[in-house]
Amino acid sequence: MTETTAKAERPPRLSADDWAQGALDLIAEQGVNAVAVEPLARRLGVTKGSFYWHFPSREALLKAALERWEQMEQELVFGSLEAISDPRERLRQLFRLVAHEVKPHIIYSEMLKALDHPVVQPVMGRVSGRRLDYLTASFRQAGMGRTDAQQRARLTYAAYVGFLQLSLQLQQPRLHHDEFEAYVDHVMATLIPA
Amino acid sequence: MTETTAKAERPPRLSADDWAQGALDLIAEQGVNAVAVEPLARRLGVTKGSFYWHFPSREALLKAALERWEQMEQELVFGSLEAISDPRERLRQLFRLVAHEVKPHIIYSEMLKALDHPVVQPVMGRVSGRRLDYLTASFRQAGMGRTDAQQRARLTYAAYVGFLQLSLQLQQPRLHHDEFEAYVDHVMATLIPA
DNA sequence: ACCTGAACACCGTTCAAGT
DNA sequence: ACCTGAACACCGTTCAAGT
Repeated sequence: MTETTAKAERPPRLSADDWAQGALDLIAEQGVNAVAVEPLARRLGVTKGSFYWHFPSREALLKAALERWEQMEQELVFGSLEAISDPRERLRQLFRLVAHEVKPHIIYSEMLKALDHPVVQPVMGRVSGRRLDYLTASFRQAGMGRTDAQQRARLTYAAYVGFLQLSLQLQQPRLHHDEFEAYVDHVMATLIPA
Repeated sequence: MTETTAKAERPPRLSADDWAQGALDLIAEQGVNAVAVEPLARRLGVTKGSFYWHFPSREALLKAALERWEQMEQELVFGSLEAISDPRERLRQLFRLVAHEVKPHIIYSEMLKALDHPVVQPVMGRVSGRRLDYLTASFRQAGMGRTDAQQRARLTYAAYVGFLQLSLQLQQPRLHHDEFEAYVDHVMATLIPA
């Protein structure tokens, strides 16, 4: 009677995806280095030995988790900005979106803090490369020459990454709301071509 | 006969400074996370047990090593730029110096990659805070208003940190010499007031 | 004053055995 | 197909004992 064809009261058996999502949750909460097999197993209610049925190593788990994130983040960029046709307006909208959405930056910030890890680096390289290309194309469409657009894209993306880094470094004197808005305006005025 | 008052043929006994310098060397060579008590002890030719006579923990060793670096790096900034009186010329010189000196960025880059570590964060906060203040003062002296100077300093330092980050992330398509020079020119033209 | 050597805890990894 | 439990290696930490 405990066994029906309907999948109802199975014991909590886990899939590789469950482990990957658990790792991603841990990254968002406590950073990349908090992803450890034994604590994660405890959290999921199994013993650490069972982990090795799903993944060959901790590195492989991290890789799966980060690639899961990479896919999600790529879908986000697709949907949100393609609607705006005017290139300079699209850039302004991009700056505002980046400035005011918090959640998408959490995992990215955690990865910034853990760039030491060999699994993190290539994922970041791919994501940042794509974003740089998108920025370069946008500056071109806004009327800049090829070289100028490339350099401006690099400077702009460096400003973005650097701002996140500074926020991580100087946790005390974080900008207050009005100062932050003024800073975003300053950045837009300085970096978006007239 | 083996014991003279002259300090000649002692066995290689170590001081706390020796351990701190060894840790700093390891950071420059292999990153913050490579600082481990047992490997460092092997490298220094002693057993790991002896480490705990000098430091209470691995964290304390890291702290000592990073504060050693912080002091050195502060002396560097002092000496190199105070001679130039024209503020805009001093800014240009600062950009060029930062762009062309390699060594001082090595430890800084390793710390960027390990910002996850609680010992790294406050050191980075102090160093970056000082540099931000210096930049703000320079932009003020170059004629900008208080708020503008602060924001421009933040943007400029973010561009610096972000450029280092990008170099760490995209290790493949590093800029070639001429491209890099052109990029530095672009950054100076965009960020230094006319 | 500085070091050794043995001990313990914690986590990554392996694997035979269970369901 | 997924999990347990015991084992081993590696590193952080402690400490009694050596010089």
